[in-house]
Amino acid sequence: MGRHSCCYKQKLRKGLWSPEEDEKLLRHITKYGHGCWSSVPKQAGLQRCGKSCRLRWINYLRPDLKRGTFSQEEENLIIELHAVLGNRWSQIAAQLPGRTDNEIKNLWNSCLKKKLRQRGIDPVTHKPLSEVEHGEDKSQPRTNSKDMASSELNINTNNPKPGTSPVTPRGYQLEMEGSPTKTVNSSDNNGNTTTNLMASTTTASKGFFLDKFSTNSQPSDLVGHLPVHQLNYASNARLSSTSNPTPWFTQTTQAFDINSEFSSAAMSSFLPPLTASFLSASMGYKPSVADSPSMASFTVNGSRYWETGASANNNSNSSSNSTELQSNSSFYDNNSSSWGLPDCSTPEKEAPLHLMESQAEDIKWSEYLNNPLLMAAALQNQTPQSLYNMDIKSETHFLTNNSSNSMWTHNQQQQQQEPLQNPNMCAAKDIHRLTAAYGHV
DNA sequence: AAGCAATGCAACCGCCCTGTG
DNA sequence: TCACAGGGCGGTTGCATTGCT
Repeated sequence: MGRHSCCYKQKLRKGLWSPEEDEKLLRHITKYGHGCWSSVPKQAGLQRCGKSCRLRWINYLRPDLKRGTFSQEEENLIIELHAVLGNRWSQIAAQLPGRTDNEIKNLWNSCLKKKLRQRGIDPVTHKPLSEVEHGEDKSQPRTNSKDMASSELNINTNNPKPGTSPVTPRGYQLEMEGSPTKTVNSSDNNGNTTTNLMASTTTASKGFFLDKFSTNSQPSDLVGHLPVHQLNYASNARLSSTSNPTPWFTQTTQAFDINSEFSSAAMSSFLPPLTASFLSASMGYKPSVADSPSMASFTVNGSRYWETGASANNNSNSSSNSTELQSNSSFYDNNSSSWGLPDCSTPEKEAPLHLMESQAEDIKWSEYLNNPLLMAAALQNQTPQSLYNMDIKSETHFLTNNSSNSMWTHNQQQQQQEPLQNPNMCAAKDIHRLTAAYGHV
């Protein structure tokens, strides 16, 4: 346990990646996929450990990354998800397509925590600071990430009776197979009523909840209050790779460019149900009158949150369909699971051509400047100016203008079988699915 | 302009989980 | 069943940049 064997090897480079290294890694993964990461450095000619390559790919080189600052909607979503999930950054990142857990983690630590404190909200408990300062929350130090996550999940700390389960997030009522449950309503100091899950054992319910919240459970697992599937419409790679292995290029869903399709416009079109209003409806948030008439607010355990814009009420596409919900879930699970080969022994397998095409768009513009090879590749498709624009303009651009280059198709065969539809339509379709799914709540 | 502090972010570290032999 | 290796995650670190004095 602990450090990987590769990390003990000497002569491995550490620190910042050079453009040359980036290019090597990019070329290799584009051509062969990553396969097993430990073999990537060797095959790619890099003096790095596999973990370092993986990290570099996931956090920087991966083509479906969204660049730029976080939108207000994204920030709100992160705050809301953090209230539910705690520091489980990967799961939070799964709800923000194109964003990495590292990015979100950094944003949280550097920015969002301060913002919450400025609003008088404790970023750890998401309760009012005054309540936390005078309350008992300080007596529960967080020891590690697991405990942290679980303590975060224990949203309503006013009822932490020994032997009872952690409170379900936002008072969800869960039903556990083989573990009788009942719900207990309780009120916090602000009169907000939450529904607590009473389970036979603490550990069982905790584990149960964590599992339910992080895996692809069937709709019937939940008694209609916790839209796990919806929260997990993007994948948790770890879970996907284990509980639902995703073969390389075997996804059956349509191509979907996260970077472009989950643009700010797209986000605003389908995320609202997941933000305050969505959570309010499905997760027990209690809307309250905002101090500012231009802002919608919601209350979590007495903490008031604000969201900007009028995005909260646009959930008109509520043609519910539970089967759509399932397919939707698997769609996202599959979609972002892996860009590599499952088997590192077959590096000869060629990656789809459009991987090469699209990769150029997602590389930082500065890298083009620094890298003649990338520049040359990019120029085959786009002018530098257009590339630059794509990087800095509102990503809504992709929704309307980009029909080929931004596609990162996982399933080439699928494309051939299902000819492609306009990828924008694919995105619209899936966004519609999501909207419908949320509307179902 | 120089020095310092604050901030942001990329990368590393250490641990846990899972699959495999 | 156990040990091991690899993948993944969250926490932390360190460097580069930015802002202020």
